[in-house]
Amino acid sequence: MLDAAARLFAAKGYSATSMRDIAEDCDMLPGSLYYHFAAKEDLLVAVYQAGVRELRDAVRAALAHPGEPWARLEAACAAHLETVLRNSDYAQVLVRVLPSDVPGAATRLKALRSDYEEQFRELLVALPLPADTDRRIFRLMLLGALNWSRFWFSEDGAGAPKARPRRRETPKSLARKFVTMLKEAQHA
Amino acid sequence: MLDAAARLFAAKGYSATSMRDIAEDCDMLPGSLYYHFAAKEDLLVAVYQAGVRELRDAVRAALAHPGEPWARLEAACAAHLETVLRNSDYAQVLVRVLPSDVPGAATRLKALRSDYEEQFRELLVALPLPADTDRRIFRLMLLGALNWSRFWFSEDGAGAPKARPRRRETPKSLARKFVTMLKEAQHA
DNA sequence: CTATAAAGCAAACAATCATTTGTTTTGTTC
DNA sequence: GAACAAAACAAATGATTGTTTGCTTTATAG
Repeated sequence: MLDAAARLFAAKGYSATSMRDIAEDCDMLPGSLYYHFAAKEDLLVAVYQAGVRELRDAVRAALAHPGEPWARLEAACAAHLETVLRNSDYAQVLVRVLPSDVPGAATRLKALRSDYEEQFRELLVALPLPADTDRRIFRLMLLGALNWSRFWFSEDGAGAPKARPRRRETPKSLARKFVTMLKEAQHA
Repeated sequence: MLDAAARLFAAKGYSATSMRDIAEDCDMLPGSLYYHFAAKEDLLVAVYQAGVRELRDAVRAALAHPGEPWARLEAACAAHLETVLRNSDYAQVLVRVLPSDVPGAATRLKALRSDYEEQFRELLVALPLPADTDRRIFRLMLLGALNWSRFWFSEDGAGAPKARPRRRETPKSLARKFVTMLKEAQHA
């Protein structure tokens, strides 16, 4: 049931997804959902929570082994992308529906979000950046690039059939490119 | 009337904005809107079109004077951010509502979008990047960071009152930081 | 003043929305 | 197998959705 909600929220967004859609997707009647959740908003919060957990766990696992700061950052990005782009409808909801989409739950959603991003904040203080680098902007830039990738990334090259075949991009290769582009700034 | 639609689409998203909301915002009745637009989707397309035009013109103006490639890129980013973050509800719609939100108009919206991004594509070929740099990913990363900034950027520091006062960020200063973080990669 | 078209009003349409209520089924425990 | 709670059904609630229709106002020309 949470699975269905996550799938639909991720695919169509919050307000475009009706309780009927969700109910149909898990072979239930609309009213039955209200036994488990008091309101549509609460359903979303539950999905959000699961998404944060999946994302946090994935990144945490990627950071289990110590290593050079830049390599750790790249591993974290790879885990983030892997989860958002391939594995989890829940994580996609985090990217697709914004706190401001659901005024009634905005506060709760924002808290969950920033809870996750804390992990990146810690990752960045360990990074040997030039003294005048604004780490906050650095983080927001990277997370923006990561999150926005959801809107153009497509696993298989199943686009226009005539398009020149492009090197198949994976979450991992993408993370490497992203981090590389930012990394060498410190060698200047 | 387009103004009202743009404002509401930008603030609440596509499906959360009703034709009644728009009508009320411009002191008209819901039905009256249909004299000008056959459907809600067409209204959105019109707003999208205006958004692309504003954004394209702003960037084009910023690129009027020749200059060093990196400086030009920064100027383009500054113009983009200035438009999205400060000036235009229309441009905000481009960031806020995605083609996939409106299946019936997705194709048209995508075309408009990629029309705009063409400008950045040209800007990037002029950039003296290392030979092995993937310019497409570079572009997508930068645009992702730019677009996502809409979700955390706030002009005035009107957030939590107790928060440590942060240096007031402007679209221009933000563009400089973004580009700087990417620029020095080539000096490695 | 009159013809003509553009623009907006007034009122409804069926469909769909989130949600509520009372009842029935299902599964568990004694 | 009786008692009991969890879970789902069946059916309806009033509100809101995008859209249509016919009529009236407003502005533009001749």
